[in-house]
Amino acid sequence: MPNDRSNLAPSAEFVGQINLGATASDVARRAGVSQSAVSRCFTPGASISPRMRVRVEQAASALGYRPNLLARSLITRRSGMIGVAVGSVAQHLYPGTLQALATRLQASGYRILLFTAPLDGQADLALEQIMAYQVDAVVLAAATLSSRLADQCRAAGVPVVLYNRTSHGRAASCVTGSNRAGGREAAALFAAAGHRRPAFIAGDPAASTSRDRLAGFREGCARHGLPEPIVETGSFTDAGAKQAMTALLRRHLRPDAVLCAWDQTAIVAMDVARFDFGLKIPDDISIIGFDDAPAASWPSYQLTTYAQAVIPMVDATVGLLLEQLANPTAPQRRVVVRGQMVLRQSCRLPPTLELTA
Amino acid sequence: MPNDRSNLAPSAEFVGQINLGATASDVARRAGVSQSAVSRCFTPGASISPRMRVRVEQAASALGYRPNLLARSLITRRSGMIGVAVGSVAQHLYPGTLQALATRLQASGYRILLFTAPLDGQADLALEQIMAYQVDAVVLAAATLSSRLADQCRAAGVPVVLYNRTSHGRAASCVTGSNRAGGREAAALFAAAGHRRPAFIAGDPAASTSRDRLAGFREGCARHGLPEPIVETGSFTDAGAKQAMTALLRRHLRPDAVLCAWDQTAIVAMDVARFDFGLKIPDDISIIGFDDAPAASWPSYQLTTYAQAVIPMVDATVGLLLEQLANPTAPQRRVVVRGQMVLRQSCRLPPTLELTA
DNA sequence: AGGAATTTTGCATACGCATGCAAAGACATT
DNA sequence: AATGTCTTTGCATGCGTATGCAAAATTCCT
Repeated sequence: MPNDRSNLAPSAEFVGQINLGATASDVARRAGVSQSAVSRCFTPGASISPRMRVRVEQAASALGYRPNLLARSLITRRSGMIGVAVGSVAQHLYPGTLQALATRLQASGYRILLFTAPLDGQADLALEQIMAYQVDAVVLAAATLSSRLADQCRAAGVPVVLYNRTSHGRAASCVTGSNRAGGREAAALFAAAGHRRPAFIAGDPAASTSRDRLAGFREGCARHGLPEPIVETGSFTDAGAKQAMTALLRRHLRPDAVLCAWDQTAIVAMDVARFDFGLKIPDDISIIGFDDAPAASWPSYQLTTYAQAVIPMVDATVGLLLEQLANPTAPQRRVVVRGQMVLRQSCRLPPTLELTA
Repeated sequence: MPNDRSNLAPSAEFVGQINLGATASDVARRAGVSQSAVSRCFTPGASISPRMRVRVEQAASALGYRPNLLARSLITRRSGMIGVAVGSVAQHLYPGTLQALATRLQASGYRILLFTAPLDGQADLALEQIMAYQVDAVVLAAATLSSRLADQCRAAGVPVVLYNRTSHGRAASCVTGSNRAGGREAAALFAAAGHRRPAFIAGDPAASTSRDRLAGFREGCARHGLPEPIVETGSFTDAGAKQAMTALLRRHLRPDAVLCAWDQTAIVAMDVARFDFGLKIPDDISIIGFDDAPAASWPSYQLTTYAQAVIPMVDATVGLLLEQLANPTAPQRRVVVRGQMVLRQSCRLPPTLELTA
């Protein structure tokens, strides 16, 4: 309801009370200079004499003036805002990712306009909003968002970087962890430790991250002489993970080595194995996770997991972003940030620690 | 470097490639109507005939037109953006809070402009940015941000709501959990279970949340005949929590009931007690946390904790926000959302379960 | 049908700022 | 002192939109 301004405008006492928004002209009038001078004073690199500068700055601070960045954007055609779309399942965005992203983008003079993909799948609506706000670029960090969105953005000339996911086929810059390699290394570790019956608990099958991890695991199993892994699909929820692990352990030929697509799933799996089935980890069964979530290192879990290098991933994302912002014709690139297996207690250790993925 | 536009403007092929931004005038020209008509077509409640509407909409969708919300904000004086400031320690913002906030604000037609308080304490810079972007309101969700910021915002006529924290003395709307009551209930539970030596592990002493919880705990201890609790200050970090718990357990007269200011601290405390000191929980020592973080319900912890009603808190925050946006003269209000003790296994249960806080 | 009441449309302007252009000033060089 | 070079300033305009006002078109009523 933008029309309610008509209620506000006539009431003079309002204008007094809400003294929000001294304009550049106000400052100019007070300093006895032109509005352009005020603008130049706040535009880095503009031509302005030191004397003029102090004069304007005095008037400005007296009035509490601050340039209206929205109006500035209209001219410069740069809003300084980066749209960041995250999925509705925020718990799978590693804690601190958003924080790190915000910190680095702020350091580069950008702000984050946050969008969450609605649960009803009407993610396109969110994108419309993104574009309407003239964001300078977009980070798609939602595993379940259709990659069609990325195409739309790029078609509109807005740089896009996919974070922790790939788009099938389409050329769009993306940053991922070494998911395939992680899957392979897990298989190698299982094989070296003498396990014979591998299993995998997937997340959302639509998430490229989960798919890639499984693909790598399959490759690794084949390469190291393990049978094809049994695959259960635990959804993103704890309940789904519990159900999947329970199903695995109820099998006639129970798996002895379970790779989970995410640490959260692995943690649920550990608890199911220990508390529901009375198994000893890693004596009776080995479990490996992905991501090195904070809880993975807690004494109660000591989860062996393939760590994502979150900070380097964020750095790479910001790097790609800045590159494309500086040069819109820069090529789309796919960056894979190498992760690393963190050996703890949830996976049996091989006699010799020579792992080759 | 806004001047690089000069490099772009002359190159015609660019304009073709980046066909970003069909304007209302473009649509108007194509549809053979005035720009005002296009505007009215996209302004809810504006006077426009059905025939004109379809005509404009056809041209608009053909051109991929979408109103420039920044330009609109210039006129309406409403940006539709809510500044949300979070602290540098994101892990203490309960997971999902930001998500819930974003979802609800989006549903009300608002977007979140995210600000993180820099670690160097230069939070004022962040606020400058907030204001410069003409946000319609601000949510301060950072425990460590000075409440002076809130005053500044309000002085500029921007509604502010403090989330999960209070400002000492100053009149600013805020939403908190029932921290004092939680502290009191924890004391009552400890007393009823027959504990005699209470202790408290605080977080940042500057955080009102931690202070209030301790105050309530002290009240409760006094009321139920317990001695003054021993207080250790674990910082926000796991290492600090570990150190604090270790110090407590090394005491000559070891406490038998520990209340932690946050679940994360409680979880560290549990692990220290179990793994470093070989104590049995709750036989040797009872531990209670605050917030009901996801990990509190994991089988490995089963942490008894005073749950924050996060969703109601977010709802209250959005409610206050919308109220103040609709009526800038609305009074500042302090909302306390009642929490609830969740009884699990980390605290000994009293013989009879009649708890009165 | 014709005039009044109502709705719809276009024109013009303003929101707050950045920037090209030309005028004015500062300064050095001959 | 006169000329040229460089810097600083003001003027005017435009970014893309919403909206008051008046003209035009439509509807309604008798």
